[in-house]
Amino acid sequence: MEDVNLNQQPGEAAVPAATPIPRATLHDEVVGRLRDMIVEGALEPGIRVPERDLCARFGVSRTPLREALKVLASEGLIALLPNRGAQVTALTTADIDEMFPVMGALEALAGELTCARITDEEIAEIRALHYQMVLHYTRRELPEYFHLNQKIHERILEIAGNSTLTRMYAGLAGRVRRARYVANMTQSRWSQAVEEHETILDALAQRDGPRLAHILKMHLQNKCATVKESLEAEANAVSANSNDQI
Amino acid sequence: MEDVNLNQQPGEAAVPAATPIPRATLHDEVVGRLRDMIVEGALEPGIRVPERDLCARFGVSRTPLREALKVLASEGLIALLPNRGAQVTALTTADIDEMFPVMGALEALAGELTCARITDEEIAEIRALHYQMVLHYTRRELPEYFHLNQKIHERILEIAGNSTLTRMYAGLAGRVRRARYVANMTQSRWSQAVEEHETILDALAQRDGPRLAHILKMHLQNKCATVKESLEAEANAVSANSNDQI
DNA sequence: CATGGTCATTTTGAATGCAAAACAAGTTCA
DNA sequence: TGAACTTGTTTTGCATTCAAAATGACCATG
Repeated sequence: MEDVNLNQQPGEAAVPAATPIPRATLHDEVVGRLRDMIVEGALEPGIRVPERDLCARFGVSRTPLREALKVLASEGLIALLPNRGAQVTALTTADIDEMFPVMGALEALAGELTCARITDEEIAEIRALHYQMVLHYTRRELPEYFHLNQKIHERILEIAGNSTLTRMYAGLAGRVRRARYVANMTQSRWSQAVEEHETILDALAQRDGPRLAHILKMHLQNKCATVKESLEAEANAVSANSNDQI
Repeated sequence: MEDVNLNQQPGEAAVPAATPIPRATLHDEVVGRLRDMIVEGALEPGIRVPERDLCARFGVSRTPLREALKVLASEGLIALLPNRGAQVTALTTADIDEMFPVMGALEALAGELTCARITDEEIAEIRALHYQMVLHYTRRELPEYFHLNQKIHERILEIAGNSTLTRMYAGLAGRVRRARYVANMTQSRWSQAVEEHETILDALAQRDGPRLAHILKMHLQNKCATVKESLEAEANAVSANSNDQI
């Protein structure tokens, strides 16, 4: 595991503008990096990771690291067992069953708000994203498809213009992304998803808020089923001792 | 301001079971107490409160206090300005306009879920709470009314049986509570709220999920309007320099 | 009188140090 | 053999310490 010294300032100008600007404080930076590591699965759920190890990895002392752990715990990404350190929370199918309906309700609201505010230009923009996504679908390029898919949902949230809504949704989506990272879709699920996206675009273009809300809610329900199927398939394939967790 | 030493353990058994069990760790305890202080308005929004002061108040060192600040910041209750300390976030009418629709969407979902699961006994329980609340309404006992009102909403969330949903709702409700604390209702708003609660109870008893969802969404919209009215009235009454904040 | 600048003080951000709790390995005893 | 106890080590929770940034007072300059 490569060491990454956060308070590096040797090159200074050598840092390309592309790298996400190191946040003002160390603990903020650590929160971001740890969150990424967790989402990307670099840290196994349920396994104890001593603070010292993480400190060494990030090149910071325990103080900012511990602050970061507290924040991530309040977000639900990790669990803090008193006197026993932190561990990444395992995402069970029960958790998925809880989270997707909430995301569905949030996206439904976003759909309604967005229909009331969206401009013609924004509709055109989403249409472009949509057909780009469809292209990736016809080419069976799953990662690219996922990326565009996510971008469309993000854009709808964004246009809704409710930052509280966006923040809450992002919190859930971040946790779920870990599951969706490993998820594989069946062909029928995939084509179903694309069909639903057609109707999403249509409802958006017609600015039919209630219809879009309903479609999104259903769409999230289907996503939930897809993720769970894939999760269970994986669990069965891997072994019997794996306990529906990722 | 009275000092409250958190790591007290002189009496041990002397602590009555009524006091909320001191949490395992100091920082957890501090998070809880600070949150309460903020919600109850003991800390003015926008005013800088040095860490040392808070430490002295709680009788802890800066380490657990700072950890608590980070957590509350991630919840949105306070803002952390780098190198400039923390301050309670002011709740603007714009924030209220953002939060209530989200709470509405969450409660609507809770309503649907609850209708699908609620037992006869639980309906009876909520009915009891409801009529107790109505009693306080007829007696014009606002604080007691508020308490029962809140309890009914909490109970619906709880029966929905989705802990993620409950947690997200609680996060928003906590922030809004600060506003509702100071909010006064007009008579017409109050009677409207009670009427709406009648329909809530009715939809629950009939287990009509979609109807309950719709009612709750509307109910929250009206609550939003009520809070804003009261907030604006207050702002006008107090002075012109107050900037829609509490 | 206002504006800008220097320096002491305060306050924050992060590192280090210390005590208590958990852990692990060996040891005793049934 | 195996369960319970002991002891040394590790790890966590918190306090303290140190350095950098911000604040504020004072002074100089236009």
